Amino acid sequence: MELPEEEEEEEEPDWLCPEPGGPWNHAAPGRGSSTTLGAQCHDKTVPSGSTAHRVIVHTDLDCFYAQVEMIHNPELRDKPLGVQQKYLVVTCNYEARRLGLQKCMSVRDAKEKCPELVLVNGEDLTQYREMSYKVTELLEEFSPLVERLGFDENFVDITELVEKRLAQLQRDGCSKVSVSGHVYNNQTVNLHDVMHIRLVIGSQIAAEMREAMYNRLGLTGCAGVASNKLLSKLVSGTFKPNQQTVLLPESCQDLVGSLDHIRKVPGIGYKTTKRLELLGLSSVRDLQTFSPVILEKELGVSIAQHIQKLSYGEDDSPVTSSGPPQSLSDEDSFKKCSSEVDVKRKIEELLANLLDRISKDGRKPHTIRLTIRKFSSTNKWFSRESRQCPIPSHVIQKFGTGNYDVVDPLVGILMKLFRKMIKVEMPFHLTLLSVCFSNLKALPSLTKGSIGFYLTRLSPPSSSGKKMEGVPQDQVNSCSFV
DNA sequence: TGGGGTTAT
DNA sequence: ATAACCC
Repeated sequence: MELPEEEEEEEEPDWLCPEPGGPWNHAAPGRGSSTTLGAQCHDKTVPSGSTAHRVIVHTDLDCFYAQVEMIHNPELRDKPLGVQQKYLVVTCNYEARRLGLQKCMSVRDAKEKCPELVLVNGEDLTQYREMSYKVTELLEEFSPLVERLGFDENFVDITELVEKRLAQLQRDGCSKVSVSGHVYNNQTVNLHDVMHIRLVIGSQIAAEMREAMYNRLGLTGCAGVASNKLLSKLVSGTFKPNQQTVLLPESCQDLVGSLDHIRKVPGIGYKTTKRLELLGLSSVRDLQTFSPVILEKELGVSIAQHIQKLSYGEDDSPVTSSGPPQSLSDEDSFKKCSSEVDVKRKIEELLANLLDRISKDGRKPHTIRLTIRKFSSTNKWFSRESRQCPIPSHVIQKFGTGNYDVVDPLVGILMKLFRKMIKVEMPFHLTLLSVCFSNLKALPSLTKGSIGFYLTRLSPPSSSGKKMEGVPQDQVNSCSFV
């Protein structure tokens, strides 16, 4: 395996702060830094904590599922490894990529390209999910503002941490500051530019994050540092396995211009790409220079303005802490499911897994949803239908307690939801079932304003192993200190 | 094209 | 409830 350290140590030796007292005081007079198109950081006095001059890190683990599998079974490390879900290889390690494999190849194509490919089944996401949350918890030690994107990516707003270190550097009378990792476009750092200095400090923090991820979790990955989420995400991919890159504002246009198609802009998905192509737009420049008025008429004001800003690299969306998940779901796809008993069996399986997860989560779901996918050869590509309903309160209360009071009523509810979508007396053919718990609420005792909330934070319920038999855990929590 | 997630309408 | 987006 590769070294934990960066493979490249190409920092230039000479970032010395010129003046003691620092050139980067807020009072710094008009620095002649060139204004770049679409720059976020205009030179106005800006209330602190506002959207201007933020420093954002985007982290992106290398082939995450494959890494987790290799940690659990080190024998796999030096072999080409793919993670399989149904007949798809959803990700693979770099050994396998060297032999030509890509993400989301069919098992057939993958085996053809690479007969020695070792495949592990990755349909059960449990270990990936657990490792994923360890990563975001680690990042939360740097700043509480961590936003998850899928299982393997995170945004971290480190603006305040950077400001602290900046202040410390100034107190220290200005030692040297050098960039960690790559600078996009090989752009030269301007020590008289405050934003440059902030981003350089951001690059050091990003390096510390990656170090911590490797030392404590054994995971390698990329990071990108920039002044907003869009840019940090785009720049993190510029040097691919296990490296990091910082974007300085002057190279922003080069970055978005380097995308070969509007589809590559995060936030412009399949559907809007198709609509934009009908307007004759395909490059990022096309979108930048297109008439805003016509675009608004075509896509609606909100989407039009949003994606046109994206095309300039502008993104004022905040990093919002993800916290615990908003929903828990479990799904399974298959070739065919066409009888009601079959549906019931699948639903029971999905539900059992979900109940296991929700009891570990500790919160209680107030809404349940069933989703299906019907087979159809002339499919409008991936259409799903769903029905949801509130969970009756007498069922909700039985949740933390040994699960099986709850499964029968829930299966009943789910089958009713199923019959709302499928006329069971007619033939049907499903290719997917999914059960989702949402509207998750904390235990009554831990809800803000309740007595247990305050008692609990004085002294959290010691989960020291033994549980009180027959006593619902939420009651244990609310009663144990009274 | 898996097995998840989120937000906006 | 669906439709869009993300991985």
